[in-house]
Amino acid sequence: MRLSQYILPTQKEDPSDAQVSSHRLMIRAGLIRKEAAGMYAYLPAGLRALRKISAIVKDEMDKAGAMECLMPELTTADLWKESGRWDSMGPEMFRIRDRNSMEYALGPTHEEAFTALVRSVVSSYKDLPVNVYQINTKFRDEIRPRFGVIRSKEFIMKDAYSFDIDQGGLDESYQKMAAAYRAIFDRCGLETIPVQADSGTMGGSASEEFMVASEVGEETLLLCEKCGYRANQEKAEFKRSSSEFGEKSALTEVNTPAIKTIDDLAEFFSCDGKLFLKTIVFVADGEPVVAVVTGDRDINEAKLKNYLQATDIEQADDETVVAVTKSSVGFAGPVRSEAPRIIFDSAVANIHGAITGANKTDYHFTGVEPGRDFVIEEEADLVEAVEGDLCPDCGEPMITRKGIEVGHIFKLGKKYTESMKVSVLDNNGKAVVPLMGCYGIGVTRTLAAVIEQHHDDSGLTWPASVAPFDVHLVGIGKGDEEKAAIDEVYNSLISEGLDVLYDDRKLSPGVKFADADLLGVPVRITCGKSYFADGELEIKIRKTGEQSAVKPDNLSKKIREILADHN
RNA sequence: CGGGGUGUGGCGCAGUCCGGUAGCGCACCUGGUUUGGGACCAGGGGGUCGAAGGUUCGAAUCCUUUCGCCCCGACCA
Repeated sequence: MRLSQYILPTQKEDPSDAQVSSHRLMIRAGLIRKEAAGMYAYLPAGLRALRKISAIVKDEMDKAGAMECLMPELTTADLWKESGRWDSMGPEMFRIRDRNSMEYALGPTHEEAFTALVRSVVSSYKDLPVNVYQINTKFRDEIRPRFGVIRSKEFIMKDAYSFDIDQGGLDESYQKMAAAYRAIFDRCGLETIPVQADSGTMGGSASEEFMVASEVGEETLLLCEKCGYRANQEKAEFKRSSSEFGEKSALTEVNTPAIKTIDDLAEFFSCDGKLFLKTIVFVADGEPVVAVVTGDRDINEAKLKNYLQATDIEQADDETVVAVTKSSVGFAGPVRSEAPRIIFDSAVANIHGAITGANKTDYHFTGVEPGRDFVIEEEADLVEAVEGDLCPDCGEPMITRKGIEVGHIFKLGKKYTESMKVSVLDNNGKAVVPLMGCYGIGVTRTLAAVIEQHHDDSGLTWPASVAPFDVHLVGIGKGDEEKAAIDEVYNSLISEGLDVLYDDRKLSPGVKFADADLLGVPVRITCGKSYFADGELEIKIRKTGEQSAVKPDNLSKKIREILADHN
């Protein structure tokens, strides 16, 4: 491509509304433009990089035996009603009506659509296993789109769905995808950390997330450097201490006017937050539930939700809190509680002389004793693991990292095949419900993640595998003759089958170099005075800054070597 | 949705408190001189200040309403 005829609107200054580096650089390098919050247009260079990623994804999926399809973006309400998700998906799903008032959703994910497709084409165990996928746009009415293309209302996802006759088959399909994902991210030049994850609203059993370590990651990961345990904070378990703490004493009611938060209470009683019993009211599937944890910990709602096997959980509003605790917000506690159901974190049983709300406005109890002052009927792991907590496998202290989730694989089991009545005949002629797995990669997000991992102060430093071009040819020539000579170099590179971006603009060299650095194509060839004097081209590796002189004869060979090295 | 911030040529910003009819840098156009790390000179085009309403002789500036966008929290690839 000749840059003089290409749309590559580079910007010298950072856009004011972009915070994270990938977003800033994608705008500055002219890869994307923002249309509205969470909606981006891909310009030619950005689309090239995106297509490179899609091609890698497709290649590895195909190699793993998956079959590419293309599903409609518009999905009928009936489809979602079959699985029950028309109601459970909530406002995240974009819903629209046609002129006849028929209801549709813009596909936020395609379990239902693919399940229905497979249902219509398989009838025997001989037809299984199948793994079908697409690379297509997803629509999600995100609560808060942010970080550019990392979290947007519309994004491109590769979603695959496997169907197997039995658990062994599902395990195999799942392992194939796990291996394919490792290969995909590796080829994209991404270092990912696979972690155990909560399976969330997708349902199902095993689940693994592929995270890209990044400061701007929205996920917190707990990692054990000793044994390799890795989990998303939502899922992360940790070795609970069985040692008891605090000192037994008599139950006493203390006036604590308007002192509600753990911090304020710790100051008021001048003691450790750990000695408090934090009591929070939730509403799970419409029913109020009270959770009690020690004051030094945060409740992990995902764990609570899983324990309750609830489909929806949220903190109760003030009215509900008042109704449940018979006091104003901030004075809830397990002692003499009238709450219908109380779940205790497993650390609560070890506490002595705890302090907790008295279910009476402006009063707390001290000297609270589990067993004596309240009964623990339901106990579970309810709290969030934090840095320094002990690894559940080996007991070493764990560390935390921030990560961007680029891929997620699940074993769904029969969740959809059962609700949508898929059945095939097994080798005994008996109808069985196939087991399903689902496997997603955020393609546009992967692009942003690649940039998060590959940039420096001057701009992008693409891995060759996803770079929009192989070579950035900077021409610095004066008269027509020199320009014609540079054109020749350009043509010869193209004839070698290389993707070349040729900067033929009438601009000063500094501008061209700065743009080349910003766009970050792996190899830069400068054709200027040394070429006209000695017939030598300058070749520079963007990532390392390494520079050398080459004769035109060896040029394409040299370029291919560099590209192979910088994947 | 709650909290915080912001909206002025394509981009980045000043002006707003103390109303007087819009400015700077970059980009763009023309001519000329330049050409290996964001050149220089001269000339030039482009905005009614997010939107609506109000106060006033007069509003980017004051008041009211409203919308967009960004950041922090609950959702997710």
